[in-house]
Amino acid sequence: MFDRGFQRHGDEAGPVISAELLAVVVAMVDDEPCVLTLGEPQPRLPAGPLLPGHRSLQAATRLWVEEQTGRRLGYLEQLYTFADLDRDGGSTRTVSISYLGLTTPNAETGFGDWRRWYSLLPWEDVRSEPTLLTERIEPQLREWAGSEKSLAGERLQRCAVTFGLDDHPWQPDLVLQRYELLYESGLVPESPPAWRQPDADLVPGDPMVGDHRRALATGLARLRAKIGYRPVVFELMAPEFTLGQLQDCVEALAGRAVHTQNFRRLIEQQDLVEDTGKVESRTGGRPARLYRFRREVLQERQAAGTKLPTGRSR
Amino acid sequence: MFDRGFQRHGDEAGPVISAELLAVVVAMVDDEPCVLTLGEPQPRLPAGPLLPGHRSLQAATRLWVEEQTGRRLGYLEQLYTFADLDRDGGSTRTVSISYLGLTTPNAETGFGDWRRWYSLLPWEDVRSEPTLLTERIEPQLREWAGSEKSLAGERLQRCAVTFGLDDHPWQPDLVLQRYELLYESGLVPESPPAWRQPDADLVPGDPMVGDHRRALATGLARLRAKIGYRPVVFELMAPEFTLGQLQDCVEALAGRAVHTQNFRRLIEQQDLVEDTGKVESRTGGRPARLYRFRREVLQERQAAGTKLPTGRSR
DNA sequence: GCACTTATGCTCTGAGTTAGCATAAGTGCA
DNA sequence: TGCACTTATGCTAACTCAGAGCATAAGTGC
Repeated sequence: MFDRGFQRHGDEAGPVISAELLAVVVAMVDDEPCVLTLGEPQPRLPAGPLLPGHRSLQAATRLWVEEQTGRRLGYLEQLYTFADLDRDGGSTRTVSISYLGLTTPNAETGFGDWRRWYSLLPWEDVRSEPTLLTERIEPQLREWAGSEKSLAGERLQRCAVTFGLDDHPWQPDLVLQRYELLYESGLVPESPPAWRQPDADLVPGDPMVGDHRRALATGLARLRAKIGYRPVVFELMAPEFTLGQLQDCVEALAGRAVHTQNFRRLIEQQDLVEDTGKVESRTGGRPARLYRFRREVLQERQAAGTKLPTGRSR
Repeated sequence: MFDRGFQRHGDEAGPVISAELLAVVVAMVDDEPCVLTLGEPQPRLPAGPLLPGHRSLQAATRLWVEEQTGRRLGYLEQLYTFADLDRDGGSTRTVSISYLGLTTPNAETGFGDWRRWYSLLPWEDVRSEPTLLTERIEPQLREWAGSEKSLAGERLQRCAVTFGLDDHPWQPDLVLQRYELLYESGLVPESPPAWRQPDADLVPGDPMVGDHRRALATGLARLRAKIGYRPVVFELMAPEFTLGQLQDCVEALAGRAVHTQNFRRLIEQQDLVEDTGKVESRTGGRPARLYRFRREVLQERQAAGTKLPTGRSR
């Protein structure tokens, strides 16, 4: 046991620590979910230290994102707070407080790059045949699981549950668990070299600075879970949209297809949207009605928001 | 706008800040949900600064709770991170990272007080007729809402949604929103004096140090939400229990009654528990079977855990 | 005019919930 | 001993909702 110093509550002035705000900012660009990143070749998330003048953690996050990318955020929610020991060897320690922000990309003024989620976490996209999963990841996970006899059963079950192997269903919101499993099994570049399998064929997907890809996974997980019970998708949509566009957005976020007719029914019966009377005819087929999000629902119900179907066929 | 100093990511050594861990530790004592508190007369939650030697935020929280209360925690999950400007006027700033812990109170060795949730947040208990709500809180909220003509509609709707007035349903997990509404309307002792209504009759419930009651509300909200989709109730139960005890626990947590037969069916059909073969006959009625939580389910399914009924009649 | 695409309406079916009815098996007391 | 009362447990009718499929509408491109 290390020395805890036997400090008690009261002497709140602890040792020197710095707090960093980290933003996972999401928008749909060309019908693909993207994250706002900075830097080449290793992308990183917008981030900055908490300064004495900042009014609140949330305000600080907004300011840093604005300063670094020129974009003003709308929706913003706290994700998670990390404090990794390994980050800096020195005596100061960094606590990272991560946030999830949702916007529309239309502001042409900003800088920073919109990177596609699925170029960063490719295995999360199962809208088409997930050959990446079945052909490259699954065999390697099984090998990793079996490589340690005493843990094999446990590991195998964990892989099966998180990646939907064998008879387990694919669960879209286990994004973080999947990333961590890949990390632990040495299949991503961020994994500690010691954990790497001897003949490992690293899983594709661009790594990010530090543990930013983990923060991204946390954000994606939260977003996928949340679209199921709160009307947050609309934060990513233009003011007016067709139900087809909305469905495309949900499918892109969830990384999975949904049954069109059921999707429409669910959206309509919940009074989440209202008809604008206009139609959009550039659809390539029958023109679609244009709808608008009924912002009032945010006040009307604190919960029981957007229920979204989980089925898979179109 | 204040001076942001135009620091960019990279110079991570921000200004002096201290990080504090705050623990909301819950256990069932005499069939009532309780929180572990310290100090008299104003109770506070166990807390302590993050020190350089701490391995992780979670480990630090465990250590502080152990040191201050002599109790070892089992289940522990992060709740939320706050940074209130008003806390200390000086140049250092405190970031509070709160955790929710679940235990059983059996260890007689510890110190600290188990305080009943509902002595701290009495309006949250609607198992019996909620006269506190209907007779004292509701009228005052309506008055507050009406006191500002231009905001009356909005405020009234907010009150109705969060407290289940008019035709809105009571939503057990809006604990935090209810506390914040009471805070903003000047009905709790913690409210800024300026917000207090001229003839306010403060709502009963023991206040705590600083914003600890807010952290408690956050914990209760999380717990209420989580028992609905993850098997966390069992962390609060003795190793063996009857379904009646389990139901009592759930009802006490949710602050609301559930339909007994449906509850039993739900628990059983999900394979969450296994029969021990023993019976408990001190029930005052027909003896009940003793069950044990099947810990394996924690591995078997990452989600789709304990579904609990939401109905209200017994 | 025809093939193709997307939009939209409607229905069948099965699963899961809510709410009761009914019975079992103890305890406490007249 | 028997009755009132309590808690435990089994079972089912009514209802709600999600999943899946059938069918039609109304555009575009050739």
